[in-house]
Formats: sequence, structure tokens, C-alpha cells
Amino acid sequence: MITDVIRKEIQKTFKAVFDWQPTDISITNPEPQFGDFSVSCHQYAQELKLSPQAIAQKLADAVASDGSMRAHAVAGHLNISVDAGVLAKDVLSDVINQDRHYGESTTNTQKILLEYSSPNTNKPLHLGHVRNNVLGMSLAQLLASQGAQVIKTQIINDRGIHIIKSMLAYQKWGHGHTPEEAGEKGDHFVGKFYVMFEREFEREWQVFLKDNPEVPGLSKEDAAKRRQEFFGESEIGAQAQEMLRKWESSDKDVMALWKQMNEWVYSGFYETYQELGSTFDKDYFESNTYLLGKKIIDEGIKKGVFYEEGGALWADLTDVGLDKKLVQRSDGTSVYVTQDFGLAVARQKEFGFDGMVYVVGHEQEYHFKVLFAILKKLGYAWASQLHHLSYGLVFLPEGKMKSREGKVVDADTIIAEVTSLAAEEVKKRFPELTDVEILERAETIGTGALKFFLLRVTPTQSIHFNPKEAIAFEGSTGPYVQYAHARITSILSEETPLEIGNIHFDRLNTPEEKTLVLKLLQYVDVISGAAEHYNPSAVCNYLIELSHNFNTFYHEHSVLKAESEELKHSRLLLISAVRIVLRNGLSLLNIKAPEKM
RNA sequence: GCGCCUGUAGUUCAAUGGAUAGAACGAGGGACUUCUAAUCCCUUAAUGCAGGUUCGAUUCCUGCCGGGCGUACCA
Repeated sequence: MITDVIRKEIQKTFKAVFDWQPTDISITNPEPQFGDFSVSCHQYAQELKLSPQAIAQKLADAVASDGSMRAHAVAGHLNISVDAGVLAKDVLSDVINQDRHYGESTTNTQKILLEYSSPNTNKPLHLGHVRNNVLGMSLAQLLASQGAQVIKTQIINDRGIHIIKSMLAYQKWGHGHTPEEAGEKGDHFVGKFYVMFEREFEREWQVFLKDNPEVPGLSKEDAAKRRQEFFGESEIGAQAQEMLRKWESSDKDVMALWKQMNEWVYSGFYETYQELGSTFDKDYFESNTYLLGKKIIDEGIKKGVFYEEGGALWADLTDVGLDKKLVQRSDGTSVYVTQDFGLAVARQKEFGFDGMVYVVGHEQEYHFKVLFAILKKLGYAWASQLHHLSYGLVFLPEGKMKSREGKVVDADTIIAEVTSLAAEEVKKRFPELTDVEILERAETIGTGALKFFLLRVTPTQSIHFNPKEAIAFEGSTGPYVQYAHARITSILSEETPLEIGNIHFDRLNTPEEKTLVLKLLQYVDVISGAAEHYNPSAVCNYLIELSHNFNTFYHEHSVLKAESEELKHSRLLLISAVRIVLRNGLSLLNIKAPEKM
């Protein structure tokens, strides 16, 4: 790659001029007026006891000998311009020859287990899950692009009181109906009963409050505690607890109901996953894994990581800046974090991974700190290779989503909305298309818009969901990138470029063409950086810029009606390369690159 | 209270410590007999406040102010 050539050249020049060289040189692409590549010399001023400008000047004088490369020193920056034809030949040949593999690397040799999605089986997926899914899928692609072997998993939270709530409500008010009879997706059908349960509990709570007027006066914390205590006192809460006990003792009828309702939910999830393009190599079920932690408990006691106090077991994490953490209740049951380290160890046995990445919302940051700290204390070598990709919540205009109160943007609803809006747009432009064709394009464009909307924000940032922006197809959106891809495809369907050997790269000498070539070159660093930082948004931003550079070029210059055959074929090759990178980039985001739109 | 995250144009987002802080939406004005106007071009406008480190700070440090999330023998 040409940047490597330049980097080596500058290293060599440093050695020759100063008899010293930096260990690594960072090369940036400056404003076009300054050149194509730039190295800031300010950082070397102290080492070399010279002004940045003097260093840049000395380097420029020594580098400037080659005809295809010119160097200038400006304000302490060593700016380098490369002959447009030489640059284009180097970059475009790389892209065309490597095609689908352009941008890939083999530097990451790890086997990485990735956990994402991880839904509860008491309600349908919402917008927060969609963000989780698109992040997980994209991260899987990004890590794989850098050579990693990725195993995609989800842990399905299929047990516990929240599931029981749906089951109990169904038993009370479901009249034995099925989702088919109700004409509903299974997950929505089950979710409805969860909401019914919560509504009934809330009703009982309000009655309780009337008889206990002092409760609303309590502090927020105490009031919450009281409400939780009331769960066992309430009629419906007590019934749920009773049902949970039956589940734990494998009561035949309860188990049958549990299995039936989970099946309904899974079939619903499966449909949503299909629309999102989410896939998993291995599903874990909490009902199978929640006891795994117990096996680690003895080990932890022997190693002195856990100690007994008040009949319960604790881990003292104060030495690593965390608190004391309960790992087993005094009644012998395990807590959330215990289940998670049991699962981690089991996964290690099964896959022998080098590292693991958990894609989970940032409200669980403390949980993962504790989990990782305990695994380290237990002495697992791989514990240092665990990462929590902590992403921000999705907020609605009216605040945080609360599924308990039905204040959610449902995943299926939003997917259907963006698809139907996209269908209108397609119909407007191509009224002659069949409904099937319209739907196919609309799904590509609609889900492309939604995924891009959720991926373009840095994961750690919260997303403030504005429906108008989420379903927009103009501006910095997925369809903007898809449109550039479709436009190029349209041109290339008229004519294909000659073989690389017959291309006159020196014809590509306008600023718009050079900008595109430099942009294509950046792709390699962009995706390795995105993978390194677990940050798909860097890919989104890049694709917007590349698409914009292409659109500007497109308006400024004609490809098919170029002034000469040689220029035309050079441009055909250029846009072929742009198309490859757009497609590769979109595929890292798990977004389809349409041929027509 | 303590811990973590966060504060950039009217709004939603960018910017490995480097040159003049970039986009998009919105608002206003232009460009289709020309490869797809889901596009392009022009105008408009911002680093919460106060210090510090540095040749250089949106970025690092301290304090203050504002927002979010944690801090359960919940998951």
C-alpha cells in the first residue's frame, strides 16, 4: 500500500537527516490544498531540539528528490503530494484485485465468542434490542474482517419471575387461546399477558396505597422496597411466587405451559431476527445454565475468593476498587452474576475461546466489572480478554422506554413502518414495478435506514429516538449510501471497464477523482480502527463521506460521456472500485447494497 | 452520599492532542431536454462555566453547573 511506502520513505529520511527515527509515524490526509498526505513534526521538536518547521523543511528537502512525490514543509507539517496517476494506479489496483476482500486483514488471530441480543421470553423485542442486534451483527463482521474467528451466541432469559408473570396472566385470562387464533405473532401474544399481569398488580398496589397513606411519603428507595415487599403480599404476586416454586420443582402442568409459551415467543423472535438479518451460531438458555455457577462456588471457596458471612457467600472486591459482592444467597440459591461466571466457564470448555465480547447495555457496566474481576481472581487466563461492549440506551421523546408500562417502540412495528414508508417512495419513482418488486426494494431500503440510524452513533452514546429521523431516507442515512451504490451499478450496467493493464490512470487528474482515490485508500485504516475500538459508527461515517465524494464527482463529471475513451474507462474503473468499497462497507454493517432503487 | 458515562450550531450527530471544529436535519437561495434530483451547489449557526498541563486542548487533569445510568440476599 502506498501509505506504507511513504511511511518507510519518511523513516529512512529521518535516519539519513537526523540519524534518529520515530518508532511509528502517523500519516493523515490533510485538506487538499496542503497535499495528499501529511506528517506533523511538532512532536519531534524536543527530541531533535529543532523547531517543527525546521524539521519539516529538512525532511522535505531530502524527500523531494523523487518525481512522483513532492514534499513541502508548511507550519511544521511535512506535506506530501503524490502524482495523481501513480496514486490512482496503486489504490485502484488494490481495490479491484482484492474485490470483496479489500480492507480485510489477518492481524487478529483470536477466537472470539460474541454474546448479543439476549432477550427475555416474556415480551417482544423493542428498539433497544434492535440496537443491540445491529451492533452485535456488525461487530461480528468487523472482527471477522480482521481475521478473528467469531462465534455468535445469545443467552435467552427463559426462566424467572418475569416469565411466570406472563404464564399466570395467560392462565387467568387467556381462555386457552393460541397466537394463531388471536392472529398475532407469538411474542406479542405472550407480551400482552405480561402487561395484563403488571396492570393487575398495579391495581392491587393502588388499593394498598389508599389504606396505607404513609407510603407515598417515604423516600424513593424505601417506597420501592415497600412495593417489592408488597409483591408477596398481593394476591396476584403470591400466586406468581407459588407458580415459580412449582416451576422450580418441575411441576408437570407448569412446565408444559412454560414450554408452550416459550415456543410461541421463539417463533416470534425468529421472524424478527430474520427481518434484521440476525443469526447465531449457538443459543444458550438460562434454564439450562443458571445452575452452572454452583460448580464454581466450591472452587472459589478453596481458592479463598469467596467467604461465608451470615449464611451467604461473598466475594471481596474492594482491593480492585469494587465492593463486596454477594455470590450465593443464604438459602443456597445463586444470583445473576454467579450464573454468568458459570456460563463463561462452560463456554470456555465448549469453545476454548481466546476472548469474549458481551454486547449489553451500559446500565450493566457494574455487573460486568464484577464478573470480570471475579473470573480474574479465580485465575482464568482468558479473564483478561473479556470485554463489555457497553452501549447507551435508546430514549424516546418522552423519556426512557419502559416495557412494563407499554412505553416502548416495538421492533416489529418500527420495521414495518420504515418498510411501508420506503415502499411509498419506491412506488412514487417506479409505479410500473410489481408489488413483489416494490416490497423487496422497500425492505432493503427501510431496514437499511433503520440499521444505519442506530449504527451511526458511537455505541457509548445514548440515542434520542426521533421517529422522523429514524425513517428518513435523505441526508446522512443508509439509503444515501445505498443510492450511491445503485447509481454506480446503473452506469456499470451500460459499460464495464477494460482490464487494469489497459487503463490510463494518469487521466484521473481532477480534484474530485483524486479525492475519491484517497478516500478509497482510507477504508483499510477505517475498518481496522472500527474493529479495534468495537465501533461500527466509524464505518457509517466513512461510507457517508465516500458516498458524498462520489455524488460530488458524479455531478461534476460524466462517466459514459467522458471526453475520451481512455478517460471513460479510467472512470469506469474508478467507480467500480467505489462500488466495491461501498458494498464491502455496507456488508460490515449488515446492510444490503441494492442494484436498483 | 459514592461510582461510571455524558455536555459541540435551533435539533440530531462527527472530529488517534495538531493546520480554518466537520456533516445532516431545519431555514433561505440556486441546479434535471445531460450516466437515477433518495442527488448536487451556495448562505445561516456551536465546543456548559472557571482554572491547569502542553509549542498546541472539543480531546488530558481539577473544581463547579446540567443530563443519564448504576450503587439489591432483583435480573
